[in-house]
Amino acid sequence: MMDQSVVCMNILCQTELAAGADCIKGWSLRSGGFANLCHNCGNAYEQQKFCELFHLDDTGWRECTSCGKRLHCGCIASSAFVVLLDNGGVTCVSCSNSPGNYPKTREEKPKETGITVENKVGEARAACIDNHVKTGNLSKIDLTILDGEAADSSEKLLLPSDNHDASKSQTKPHEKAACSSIENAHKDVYGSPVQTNLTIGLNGSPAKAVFNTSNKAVEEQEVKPTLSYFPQGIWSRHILPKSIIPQGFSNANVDVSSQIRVARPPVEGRIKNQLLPRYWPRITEQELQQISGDSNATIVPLFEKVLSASDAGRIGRLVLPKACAEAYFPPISQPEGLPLKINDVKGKEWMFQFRFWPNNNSRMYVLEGVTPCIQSMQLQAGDTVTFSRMEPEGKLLMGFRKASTNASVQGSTYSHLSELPQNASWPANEQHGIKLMAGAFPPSMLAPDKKRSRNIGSKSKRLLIESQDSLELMHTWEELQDMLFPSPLLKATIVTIEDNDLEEYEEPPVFGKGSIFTVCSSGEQEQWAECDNCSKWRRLPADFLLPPRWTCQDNVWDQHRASCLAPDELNPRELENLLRNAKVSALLI
DNA sequence: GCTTTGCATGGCTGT
DNA sequence: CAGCCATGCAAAGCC
Repeated sequence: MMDQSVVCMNILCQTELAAGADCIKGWSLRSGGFANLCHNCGNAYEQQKFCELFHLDDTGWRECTSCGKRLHCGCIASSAFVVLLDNGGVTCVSCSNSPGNYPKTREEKPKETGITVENKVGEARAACIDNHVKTGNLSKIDLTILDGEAADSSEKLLLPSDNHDASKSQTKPHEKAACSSIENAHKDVYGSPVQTNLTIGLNGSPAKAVFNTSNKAVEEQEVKPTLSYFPQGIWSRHILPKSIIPQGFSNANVDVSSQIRVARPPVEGRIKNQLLPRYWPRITEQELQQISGDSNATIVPLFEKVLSASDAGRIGRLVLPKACAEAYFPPISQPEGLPLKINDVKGKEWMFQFRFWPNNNSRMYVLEGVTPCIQSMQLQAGDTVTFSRMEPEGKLLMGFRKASTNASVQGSTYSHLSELPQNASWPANEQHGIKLMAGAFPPSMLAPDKKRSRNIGSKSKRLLIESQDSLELMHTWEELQDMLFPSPLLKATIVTIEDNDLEEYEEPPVFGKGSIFTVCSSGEQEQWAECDNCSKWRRLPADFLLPPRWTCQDNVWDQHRASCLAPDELNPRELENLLRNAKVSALLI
């Protein structure tokens, strides 16, 4: 039985607790063996053991072996994103994320068998834990660190083991099973990074698409885009220097080292259920900068959620997606949960109660007490709240995006991926600066003003978009299929499959520029395209396939209008008719 | 009587 | 079909 005052290992809890006494939440502190369980967050801890194992000083602090920043034992013991080195050192995530700054220790050289990080692009990266833990103690501690659910099912087995043998630990069979499952989960998550990283995107690696000669994609052999998404929030970006990454996606290739130990709690639910795309953070670089302010902090976008009516209602409970809650918030074993400090973009600190309800042998996670925050942000159903984490402090940040912002269109630049169906794994076009035109994208995206969103009937209160928009979006997706075509810069390899000549390309398809087709008085079909420089509309042959970017200089069919200085062929009224007709046509389709 | 809390239900979505 | 999650509802608490 311990009698010294200790601090809960959870960085977001860190309640100071005395063995045998009640913690500040009024829950009695359970004591057993050499460890205690914080009933705030459910984390098992034992200060002395942690201090020994991680060479913490008496106050439970330790310096990052890379940058010298002070790391609290809570960081090391919980999901606070500290990388453990084979040589016994620890480093903060910001160091582990900084190319060239890792691995190294201040006092000693890293072991050859230690950690390697391959970082091809620099910002987004993933770390992977080697499931070979060399010491028994570390093995146990790692379980504490790694498994958020562990607090649920295997509190005792989380204890350091060297001062109490197996007989004393009284591990029950089901706990052993839990231990096994944890270890398996450990291997599943970190031993096989492919399983945990969803790779999406346009740039990059092995991509091969096959088209038939009419440029319609008839078969997709292997289109393996490489925008990366890390459900564990591992992908991060440094605000400074600024990078060009589209909303919600990293354009970085990510290589995963299998030789790094990361103090990050794997959660079985996260293994089984990848984070749904609708929760992928779509925060923009600008928003990230806004959040980070002038600080040199790294903002890790975690997830976001469109507020439901009940979320935004007066009841003050925000239902959290289970996978997100388990992946990014501190592990909780008691339904009471724990208080969670979250800062908003203005720097104001909010205290919510992060808890869960048992639900059909599962859990339903909620943030309670959100009403003041929701009201402060003037949010309502349909708006989006975003959750991020500031590194290296591990501070949680809460931002928001008004639905009106989501739906707005500035100019014709398609700069809001959030407009697209949330389950669509589509690359962010703005990465390439693509502008899409009236005929290519839904009229709703071109319309300057819109009614505010409402629920689509009673069946799907989850998607808060105009029913008209939903039709338009569907139409747009169909059109998008036709917009994909091989880059004009690439030469195709003709392959014959079952007497059909197919064009094979080594690169994935690109977006073609949208256009408007009209029929002139003579009955001849013609095409109108908007210049990407001057936004003037030019007449083109109907059979011309527009590249992603097209300007007046490319107008080889009309030398008089092959310059942006040339006046519009259409007067404002004709242009208005053209756009309106295009809108009507799109709706009819 | 109103609000808060905790649980249950069932629609919906992803596998 | 499993399970997430939006929401309804009853019980408890509070004014």
